[in-house]
Amino acid sequence: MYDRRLDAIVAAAETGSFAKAGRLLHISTPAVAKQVNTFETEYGLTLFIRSHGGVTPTPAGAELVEGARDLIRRSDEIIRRARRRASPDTVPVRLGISMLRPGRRILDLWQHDAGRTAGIRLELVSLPDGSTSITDIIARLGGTIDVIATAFAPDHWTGVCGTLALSYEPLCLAVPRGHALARRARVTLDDLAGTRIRMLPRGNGTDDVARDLFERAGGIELADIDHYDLDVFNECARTGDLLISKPMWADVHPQLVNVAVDWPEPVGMQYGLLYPTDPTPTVAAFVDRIAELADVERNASARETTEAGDAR
Amino acid sequence: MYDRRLDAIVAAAETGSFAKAGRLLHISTPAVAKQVNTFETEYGLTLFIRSHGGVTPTPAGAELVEGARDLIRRSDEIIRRARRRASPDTVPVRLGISMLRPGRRILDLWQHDAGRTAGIRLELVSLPDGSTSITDIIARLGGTIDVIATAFAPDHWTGVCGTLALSYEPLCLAVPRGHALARRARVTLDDLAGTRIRMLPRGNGTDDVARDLFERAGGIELADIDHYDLDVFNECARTGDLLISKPMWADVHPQLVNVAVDWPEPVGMQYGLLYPTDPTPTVAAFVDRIAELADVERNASARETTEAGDAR
DNA sequence: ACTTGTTACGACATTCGTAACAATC
DNA sequence: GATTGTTACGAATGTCGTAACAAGT
Repeated sequence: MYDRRLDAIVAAAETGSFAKAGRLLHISTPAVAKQVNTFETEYGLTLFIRSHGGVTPTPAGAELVEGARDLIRRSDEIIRRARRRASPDTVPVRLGISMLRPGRRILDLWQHDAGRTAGIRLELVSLPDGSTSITDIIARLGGTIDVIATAFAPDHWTGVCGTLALSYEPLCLAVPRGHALARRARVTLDDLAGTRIRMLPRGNGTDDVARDLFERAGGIELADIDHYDLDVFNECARTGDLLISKPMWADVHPQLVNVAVDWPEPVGMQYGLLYPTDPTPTVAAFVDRIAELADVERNASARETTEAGDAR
Repeated sequence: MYDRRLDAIVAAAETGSFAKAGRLLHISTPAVAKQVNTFETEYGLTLFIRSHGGVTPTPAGAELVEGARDLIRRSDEIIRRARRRASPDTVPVRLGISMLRPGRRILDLWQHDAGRTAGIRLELVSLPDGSTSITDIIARLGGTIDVIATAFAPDHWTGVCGTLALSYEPLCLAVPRGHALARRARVTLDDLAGTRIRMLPRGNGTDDVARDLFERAGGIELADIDHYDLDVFNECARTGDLLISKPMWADVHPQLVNVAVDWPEPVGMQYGLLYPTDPTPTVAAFVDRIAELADVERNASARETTEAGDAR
């Protein structure tokens, strides 16, 4: 709905640097500079004062950034309103998925429904991996993407977006096949002495608990990663480092095998859906239906186990 | 500042047809359809119901068009505000010119000033010929273009934008060189019997007076053109038709020569500047300076004629 | 030494227009 | 028959990323 260059301009103003803005938007520095330059010449404005230490907005730039923020908010709001008015059976629910945010579990549930939930059409939208942008995507939920299939820390998104937990994902370790621990079914914290483990820095959810336990255990070298990414998996396969992982990432990289960890206390995340706080009726219906289907499946498997117990 | 496709969407909603919208925006029909289609799939919306008789907005489409109009207004406003805040010597005044809206007169004046008006930098922006879009451009004056050099009917723009008249342009006729009247210095209405004259339909300014006189004279065939355009000049050169013209268009087409008309009453337009009703200080200063320079020149030429009279 | 902004250049994607087609008024 | 929307395809345009550079912190 709005000029894409505004994203670059706002990011540059917020970070005070074209390079940092580029990293934020996952584009190169020259791309950011070009976008700002073309915008400036097109409207005859000078938005930033450049120096080799970074960029600072001019008065005009600051004014425009303020307006741009408002414009971006309004753009998303307009789409949401239009979407809400559309007849429900013509509007698809767009589920954002990626290698690291797989929708398989949800798609399985939905397929079991076999179209019994009439009038909801599901569309898959590919999501960029690299968690720096996930916050942006969630902030604009309802624009290009309606719901996201992902693992999440339950309390991390309260107030930001709605969450629907479908299954529990205990944290485990992705171990390169060559590693000694790769053949183990499960490991204790003591087994990990002398290894190098890559994980997110503090403040990104439930990984902090794991970090505490690692640090207390001693003998473990921790290496920060700024976000989960396929490159992180590649790096671990190359260097032999271990990586904090989840069961749903078991088949992401053929060179890495998941090994369970005997945590002294439960350490894990939820897998499920993230959806807007004010969802479209259609989206709300979809989320509700998924919740129902998950319940049905849970009950079925529970009944199965009790029946098995009776038979024994 | 906003997604260009919104122009196509709004135009389609207003005209009820992709084809008409294309003509309005001076792009082809498939281009309009593509823009709307990509927008629809990108946001998962159906904005228009297509039929071979035209297109009608869906409820969602109507809602979005309403929001889009607001967004477009705001975009222009944001640019204007940012421009106003910029330090005056960094912001150029962008003068819109084209073959049919030449800036020569203004540029001459400005050059005579020889940079004595400090801190105003003049930039030339090419303007599309074809007057259907001129209204849009004027509506967005202050966005990409600050001032326009053009001929205009004085009362036609009151309330829409500011006007500065620099010279009077009596209407004349552009006659193909092969035509019998081409060798005449001036013609009367009676001379025009049997000719075909192209002109704008009613409601486009002072041409209506000329039309009245032609119709009253009789024996003159009138052919409507929907806007002035280089193609119109080419057409007249090809078909031998006459064309209502102005002295400033004398050299537009080598095949057409301007011949003055003995109008029973004055028929003409003003040449000068169109500028926003709420101009930037820089733009206001520019317009004022141009007015001053024109006055100086007028006085100089007046003094010259009186001196010549004294000498006699 | 590291980071920043700029330029040049090649690869890629997008967008446009023309033409030909099908369906409707 | 005139107008409308759609599709296909070639061309022009725009955008991005890599690399190499220059300059400041």
